[in-house]
Amino acid sequence: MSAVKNGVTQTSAASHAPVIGGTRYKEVKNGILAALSAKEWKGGEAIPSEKKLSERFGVSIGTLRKAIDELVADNILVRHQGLGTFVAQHQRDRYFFRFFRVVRQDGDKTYPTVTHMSFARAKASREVAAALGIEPGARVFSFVNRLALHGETVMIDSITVAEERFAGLTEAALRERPSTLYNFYQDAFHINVVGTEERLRVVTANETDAELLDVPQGTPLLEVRRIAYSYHQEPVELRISHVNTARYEYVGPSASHEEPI
Amino acid sequence: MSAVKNGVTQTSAASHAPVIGGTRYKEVKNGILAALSAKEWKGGEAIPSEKKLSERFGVSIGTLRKAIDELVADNILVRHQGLGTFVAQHQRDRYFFRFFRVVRQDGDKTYPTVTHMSFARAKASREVAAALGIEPGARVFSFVNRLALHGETVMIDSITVAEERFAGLTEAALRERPSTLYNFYQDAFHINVVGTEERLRVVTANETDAELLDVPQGTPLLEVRRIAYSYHQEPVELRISHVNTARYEYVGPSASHEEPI
DNA sequence: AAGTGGTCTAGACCACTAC
DNA sequence: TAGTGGTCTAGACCACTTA
Repeated sequence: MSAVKNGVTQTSAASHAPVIGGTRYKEVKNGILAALSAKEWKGGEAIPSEKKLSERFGVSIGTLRKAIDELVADNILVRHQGLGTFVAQHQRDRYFFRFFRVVRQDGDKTYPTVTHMSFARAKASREVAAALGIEPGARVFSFVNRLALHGETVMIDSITVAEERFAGLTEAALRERPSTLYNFYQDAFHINVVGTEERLRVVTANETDAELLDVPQGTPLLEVRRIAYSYHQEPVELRISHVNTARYEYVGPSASHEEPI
Repeated sequence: MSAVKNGVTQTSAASHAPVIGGTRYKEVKNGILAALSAKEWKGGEAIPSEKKLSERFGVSIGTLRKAIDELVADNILVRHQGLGTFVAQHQRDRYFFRFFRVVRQDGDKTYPTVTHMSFARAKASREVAAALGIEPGARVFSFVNRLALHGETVMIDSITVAEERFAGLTEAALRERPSTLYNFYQDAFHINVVGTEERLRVVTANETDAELLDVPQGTPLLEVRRIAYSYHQEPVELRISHVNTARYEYVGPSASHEEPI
């Protein structure tokens, strides 16, 4: 009896997977992403073992592993042999240089010294609203950081986030954060930055730039416009950086391990 | 008898894999990379079927597939269901925008119109030699392209390659190439560009820049210094681009699918 | 010793492409 | 119809971590 020779009829529905997708492992991947979005597991926490997850989603270990493989490739999960699989967490010594791409022209990488300059509530302009996926006029927080490398002021970051996603953010909390900004987003708001989009162009220093960077007004600077994304491409932060590249430079993409097209 | 309960003792040597690595699938991956470096299969050609390769390397299909999975993730191979697995080939409509990262500020992507400006043989400076991994004083070819987008001149590319890797390169062949430069490298020299490193900074237009880009001398420009790599991180091209970002901009990395650090 | 992820196997069925 | 890659299974053994 039982005509099933091997495994399961792949075309049958996966009753345990909460989110549908073309294939079983995609369903599992989406299911895990959904659980992450629902904050079932937070930054740095371990997710259930492969055995348990394979039972939860009703798939074999191999299929479950393929789903996790992709989430690890996306830097959303981290595996530690013998320990478990964890929600990737931003740390000073981990992931930092994937998002901080300014180095000295001789190649020397160092952590920036951040000075908080200002903090304000404001209403989103049309441009800011489009970048953050919110309504024009919606409330946002804007703050400015000055970054120094090797003791030299190198760049100014102007950062904007939506108030609805960062409810209760205060200048004091920002000033007193113990680690990186993206780590702070995780710990205080359970917002996980997993990707960015950046566009670069040349601009000239305005009055504020000139003062903060200690360069003459009109000095050419590198402008980096970044949108940071959480799961499912949800935009969570707009950041405009002005970089003095007299002795520093920006490290571009490596064009391998890069998305197709 | 035969105490082997399941599969093979993983620790035993893989006698068929020509290159050793920590695990079987890494050995297979290195073996395929070695065959590619030896030009056993050229750009655009199909490699043997998974069945044949698994027999050649003495591993199961699953292990063979894991090796190929990584090579596909590295954009070195391309799979086509029902057809086979192929050596990735640079084409106008494929891979082009992974290496060409300048777009109009409204986001519009278009193919550049390339004008060949000059061609020369020269000796490698210390800096060029270091970038290309050759001896200072070794012979190199240098050529300059002017690129226009939407009918407007936007950037100047100064390209240098080692004569020992591009023996017989002529200005005529360059001018008459039918497709992209990296496709030309593949077809004419069997050199496969699979990755790049880029550093960006702001410069001001020198006399040549000003003339070719039709901007005043001293205009701030974006400088992109790229080293292009073939298999095994072999540097094969140095390219210095000067970009007028008045109406265009540079698309940075996306910081997902990116190598760790 | 128990539990976790890491590697590997052997084979089934599906989807697609070419002839 | 034959051949290819794509998905999935069920389970073994290895390596690592914690206790």
